[in-house]
Amino acid sequence: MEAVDTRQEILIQASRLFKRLGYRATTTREIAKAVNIKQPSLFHHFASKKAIVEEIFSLSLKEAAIRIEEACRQEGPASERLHQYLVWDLSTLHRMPMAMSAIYTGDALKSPELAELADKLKSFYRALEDLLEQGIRSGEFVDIDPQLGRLMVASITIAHLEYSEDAVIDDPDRLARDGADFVLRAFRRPVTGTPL
Amino acid sequence: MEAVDTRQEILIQASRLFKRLGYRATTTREIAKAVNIKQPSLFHHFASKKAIVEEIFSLSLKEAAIRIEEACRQEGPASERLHQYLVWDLSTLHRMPMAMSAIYTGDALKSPELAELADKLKSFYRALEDLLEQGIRSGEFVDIDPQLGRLMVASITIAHLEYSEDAVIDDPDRLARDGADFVLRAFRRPVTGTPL
DNA sequence: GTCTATACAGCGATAGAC
DNA sequence: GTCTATCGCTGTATAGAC
Repeated sequence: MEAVDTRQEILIQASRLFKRLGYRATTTREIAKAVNIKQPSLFHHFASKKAIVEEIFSLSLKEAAIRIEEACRQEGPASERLHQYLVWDLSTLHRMPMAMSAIYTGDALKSPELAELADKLKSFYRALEDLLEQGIRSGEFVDIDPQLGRLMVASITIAHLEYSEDAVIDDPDRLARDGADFVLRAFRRPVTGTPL
Repeated sequence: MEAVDTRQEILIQASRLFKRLGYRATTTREIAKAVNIKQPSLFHHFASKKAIVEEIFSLSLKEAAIRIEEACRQEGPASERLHQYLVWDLSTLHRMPMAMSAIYTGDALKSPELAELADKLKSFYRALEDLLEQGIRSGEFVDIDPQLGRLMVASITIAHLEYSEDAVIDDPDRLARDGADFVLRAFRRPVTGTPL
């Protein structure tokens, strides 16, 4: 098969390798081989290996950062806003051709040279913690450290991504709804009279 | 401060670097620097970089593999057996001096040279999926693909580990119980008459 | 836009003195 | 048990032909 768009193909193959091996451990030779070109040809499309991971990151987080901050500012129950956001986030990510979990799961964001990306993710996480705190204060959610809660949401999201990247998904919207339901069940304070 | 046991200190510092940078990306020079010795001195304590990660892995999984298989074979509700296992697992991991999340989170297990370790983890995961399936069949748990469920449990466990590795924990047992409760809420089928 | 050839920095691991 | 010195290899990136 012929790659109609070498640049796009580089992003797809690189993301899969970053997911499997980590960012620093993935070599430009391996990326080039997966794209079916020679290693120096990569540098015609991207200035550096770093530029590749920066573009993947931007694709996955740019719109998500706007949406999570909207969810923070809106009215209504925090649980519904969180659920709505998660459904959008998961169904969007399920449809992307790159292995998006590579960004959040791997070593890329911890590398000193990519500190700028890590800062952007941190402000995304701050908004998520804010939303969780709203739900805790209103009594909708169990009493949990928002920082731990944020780690939970992020890790469950990534687990869902990994699942959809490896399996064949016939209904990404249904999978997204199931994932959002799973998170909400875990966070919602049980309504029964008996505690625990 | 003097390292009373250089070998132990190598394991601790290496695990933290593996967590931050990934296995393949962490250099023996970085490990040595963190331990306050020179790089070639590492090879007096371990035959290779690979031998270091193998020992960390073994410490974290050897007993866990036995316990999860016991949990599979025991009698009683699957939800209680899963809860009991998770409390033991989390409280044990919270007390370990190494950054155990490094093993499950990073690139180490995907490296071809460490395929043997990956196989051991896979059989651990199979037991976990088995336990989840028992709970699904008995109606205790929501109807979820056991493979996805296993990914969820693993990722929530890792999120807990990451939290405890970065924060100061005064009550590891309480944190472990809260973590196990979180997982069980997510999996347990809601008992109320109204669905969702 | 892709190739061959190559520069040069950094890697894991070894040798041998102390 | 730790050191200095160094080997052989592999990494990113560049130069220049086609």
